[in-house]
Amino acid sequence: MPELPEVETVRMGLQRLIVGKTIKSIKDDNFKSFPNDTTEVKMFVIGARVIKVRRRAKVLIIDLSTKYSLVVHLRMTGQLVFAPAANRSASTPDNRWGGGHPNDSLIGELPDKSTRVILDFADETTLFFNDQRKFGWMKLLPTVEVPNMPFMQKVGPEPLLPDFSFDVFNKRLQKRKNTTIKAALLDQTVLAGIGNIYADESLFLAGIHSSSRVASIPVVRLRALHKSIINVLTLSLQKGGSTDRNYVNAEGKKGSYIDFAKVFRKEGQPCQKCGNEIIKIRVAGRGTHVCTKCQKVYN
DNA sequence: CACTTGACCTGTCCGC
DNA sequence: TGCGGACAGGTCAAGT
Repeated sequence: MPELPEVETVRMGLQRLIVGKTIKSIKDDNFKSFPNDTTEVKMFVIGARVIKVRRRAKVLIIDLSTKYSLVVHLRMTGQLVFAPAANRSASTPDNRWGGGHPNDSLIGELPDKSTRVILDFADETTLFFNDQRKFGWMKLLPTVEVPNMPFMQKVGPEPLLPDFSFDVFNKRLQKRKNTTIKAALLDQTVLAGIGNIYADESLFLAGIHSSSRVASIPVVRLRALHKSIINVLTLSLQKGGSTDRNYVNAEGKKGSYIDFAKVFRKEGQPCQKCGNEIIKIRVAGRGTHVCTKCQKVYN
């Protein structure tokens, strides 16, 4: 599921691949994936040039020369995949998305049945917005309105920016003091960008059981958690994110962080630190992976 | 207000 | 082999 490192990886790819290109046409599936009015879309998207690709939390913002922005949330199964002109109808799957190891890619011929929106550029390249489960969305908004979206108004700080200090983190955490630490980390108003994978991984590294009540966790452990969040997200970003099921970057390629995960999807396997069996439980309504020996419950 | 649960979807996997 | 049901999880609405 695209979380901060995955969305940031997509952003970097798109920034490199589509900035400066002019949009020739747009096709959408007339579904909730792209609820905008057709006239508005034609007026502010067709003929527009891509100025910049930004990210806030798990949301991508594609700024256009018309002072409108395409705002995209991939939710669970969304993908933004760029297709070079020459490769669009190529027949060799291994190099269609830029070569590399065949297992690097999960993408076949596009568009496919998960394709929701197609952006055709003037140079014959294409950007596909795919979303198997239709939870994701793309919206067209005036660029100045983006910060006024309800989500943007309440979302918490970016954990990889230098101003994400322990004090900032802890102050927001303590507003959720009576819930589990896992629920608090998944709450986007506490901090931006953590989802199920990085919640489990950072709690393991900090030695805190996911079920622990926020208010009962010693400050020294919370400091460790603050550090482990930054470390985990930074490492994952270096590895191009995690491909658990169907995440791919802007070039259709998988990320490799999952190979470095300590607990996520490791149930039944021995903990790399202590050898104890990693178990899967349910916390905050989510599948949760813990080593009960390395992660202490504070209640 | 704090907190929890269910809904939104579809592909995959498991048991029968 | 086919089929029903559980499961996967980001966010929001509705519930306690």
